[in-house]
Formats: sequence, C-alpha cells, structure tokens
Amino acid sequence: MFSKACEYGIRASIFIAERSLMGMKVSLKEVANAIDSPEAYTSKILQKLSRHEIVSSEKGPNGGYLIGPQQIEKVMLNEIVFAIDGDKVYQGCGLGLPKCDGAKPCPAHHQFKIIRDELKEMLETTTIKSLTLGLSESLTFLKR
Amino acid sequence: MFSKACEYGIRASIFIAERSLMGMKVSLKEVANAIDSPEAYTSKILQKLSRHEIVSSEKGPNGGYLIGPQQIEKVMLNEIVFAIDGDKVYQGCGLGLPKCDGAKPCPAHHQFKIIRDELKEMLETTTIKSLTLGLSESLTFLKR
DNA sequence: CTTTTATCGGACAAATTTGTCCACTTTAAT
DNA sequence: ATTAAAGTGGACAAATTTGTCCGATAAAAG
Ligand code: FES
Ligand code: FES
Repeated sequence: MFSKACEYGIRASIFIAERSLMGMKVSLKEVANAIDSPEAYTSKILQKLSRHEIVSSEKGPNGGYLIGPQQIEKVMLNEIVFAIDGDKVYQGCGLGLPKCDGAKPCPAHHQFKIIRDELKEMLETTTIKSLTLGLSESLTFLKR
Repeated sequence: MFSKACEYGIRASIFIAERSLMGMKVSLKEVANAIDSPEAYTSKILQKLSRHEIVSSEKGPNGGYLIGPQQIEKVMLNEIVFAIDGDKVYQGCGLGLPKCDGAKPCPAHHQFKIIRDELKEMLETTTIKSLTLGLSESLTFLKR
C-alpha cells in the first residue's frame, strides 16, 4: 500500500505525537527503538517530515523531535503519506496506467475508484493524535 | 497498491480473456503491444500465470496464450494478485508491522482493516471476464 | 526429418528503494 | 571558549524490483 519509508514515517509520527502530548521531546534513537526501524534511515524520513513542518526538530543537547500543541490537533494521516510517497495514492491507476483518468479509464477503474476514494477519505479524516489513544494502555503497538 | 509485475499481469489477463472470448489465441508480442509492457518481462509474468493455471500457453507455430472456456468464467482478480504478489495484500499491516494481527494491532489497524476487507471483497468477486466488457466498445482501455 | 515459430527458463543488467557512514552544523552545559 | 550532544545532509552500499538477452525446448508445417 505504502512504501516502507512511509510506514516508518507514520509510525514515527504517532510515537512522537504520543510523547509530545505528555510534553516530552524524543531523540532519534528513541524513535528508532520505539518503532523498530533503522536509525539512519529513520533520520532521513524525519528530516523530510520536518521540512514539511509535520514534526519539529531541535538540535543540540536535550534536542530531539516533537509535534507542537497546535500542530498535533491538525496533522492528518494523509499529510504524512503525501510528504513521503507523494500523490501516487491519489492519482495512481490500480492497473498501472500512467494516471487514473475517468475520461479514459482502465477496465477496473470503477472498482478501484470506490476503494481509493474510501482510503482517501480515511487518510484525510484521521488525525495522528487519534492514533495515539490506544498506545499507553497497550491496546495498540508500534512494533512487535 | 500492487507491484508493477502484478499490474502487467492483470492487464495481460484481461487482454487474453477478451481475445479468448472471441475464440482467439494471442502471442507474447501481441500481449506486450496491447498492454504497453516490456516483452521479456511480460513473458516472465505470463509464465507465472501459466504455472498457476490462470492462463494456458501453447508452444510452436500458431502457439500463444489463451484462457479456456471453463477457466474464463471462474478466474477472479484475486487469483492473479495472489499468483504474482502473494498474500501481502491480505496479510500485510498498513503500518508495516510484520503481520496484520488483530490480537496485537497497530494504531491504525481498525481504519486499515475496513479498507483492506473491502479491497479483498472486491478482488474476490470480480471476474476477469467482467473486466473485458467495456474493451471492444472502447469504453475502457489497457494502455494510453 | 528438417525448419520454422513460438514459449520457457536461467543468467545477467539497470533502476529504484532501502539502509549505512561520516563529516558538518547547531546548541546547551561546563 | 571548550566540549559534548544532538539533528543535517551528502556520498556510498545493499537489497529488491524491474527489465533484457539468449540458448533450450516444444510443436506444427513443409
Ligand atoms: S484508470 Fe485505472 S483506476 Fe482509474
Ligand atoms: S496490525 Fe496494522 S493493519 Fe492490522
């Protein structure tokens, strides 16, 4: 569905959001450990999210990543997907034609459009914050 | 959503099915041309579909690919996806955890499960034959 | 039986994605 | 000021996916 980079990005954002809600910053090492991802690779992904102003980063001792109080209410899943994977989820044809185009559709356009529209709706209405809810009670997990 | 190989595989199957319904066989070259795919790569994919008994192949002069009269009524989209991409569509976690597992779910499991179940349902109930319908009237397209 | 035509399958090559390393910058603490 | 602790960013490496080449195999036609 998404690239591995995007999966890491979402998991990382959820973790940072959870800690930010508790008023904490987290280091790269903590993120990588929490979501079980390669540290340096995760760093690249967080840089991208930082440039897209989805997460904030602070350098120096006691630095780390966080999501500010205003941002945390607003960041939707689709922003992270868009920042990392671009618009291929939105514009891509299920059968691989250059672009999904209802005016010249592939044979499965109708079937795929239904699914894709629902996925889009889900991504656009799900906040990162809402995804942190089950974490502290161990109802949900960021690694296994 | 799917690998490129899988996209080629579905497009190829739809094309072969359309011709098979007209009682024709098609050569590798015709397939690759019809779906705008690299010939040798398409060959690998058709071999895989052939080994999974989704399409039939015949060697020698007047050889080519076809889908038999019984098969064409039965082949569903999900069989092609499964033959090429395996069960990652079915078992994969949306956030990249090793396996989607409701007993130890990722934070977005609920949201993803809804989408994935619908995708699964769609793939399992859509026949290749049904996807050929708009082709001859140029209502749908296998390449652009 | 030979030739021609087609798929089969293994080895190889290119491109993309994923992952690593290290020098650099920024910032806080001493 | 100096040092140590963090993220930054560029170059590189490994792995995976995508794509190519070519000889082997099978079958029909002459
Ligand atoms: S054209 Fe293929 S999904 Fe829309
Ligand atoms: S565990 Fe992540 S989608 Fe089910």
